[in-house]
Amino acid sequence: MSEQYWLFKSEPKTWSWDQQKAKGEAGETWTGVRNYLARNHMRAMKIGDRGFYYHSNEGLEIVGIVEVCALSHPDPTTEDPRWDCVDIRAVRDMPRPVTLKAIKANPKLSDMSLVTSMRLSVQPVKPDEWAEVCRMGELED
DNA sequence: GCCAACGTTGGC
DNA sequence: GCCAACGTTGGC
Repeated sequence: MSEQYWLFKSEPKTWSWDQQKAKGEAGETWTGVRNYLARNHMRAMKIGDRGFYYHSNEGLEIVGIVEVCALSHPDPTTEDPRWDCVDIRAVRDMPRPVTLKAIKANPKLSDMSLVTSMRLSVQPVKPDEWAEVCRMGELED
């Protein structure tokens, strides 16, 4: 399996995990990304790809798992044709949120984008990183 | 609230 | 096409 994993960042003040969960199965369009690398990651996503949901600025922890439920399409919040977005829906809570601090303290995760490319809002996650973070979050997969 | 990092913009 | 200026992000 060459399943790809991702990480989505959001400031809870702007769009929190609770708001995301409230959207249920319908999910939410992940608008507002204005960064080419992040956009390219979204273009590479497939339906059913899973990702971590990370709270930046406040919380600073991975709080849940999401799943891609619509392929990349033009971002409705801008006229600029360069920007695309996907839709994601909440799948489940992280039983025990994994903090940035814990991630930084784990040598196995020292290459994670969250550590090396802190400001990138949509990031790829390697399968072994995914497994490790799930383990830390006490998430049985 | 500060400030460092870094991506984007725009003048040349 | 370069690069300086600027704006934004995000940890602390």
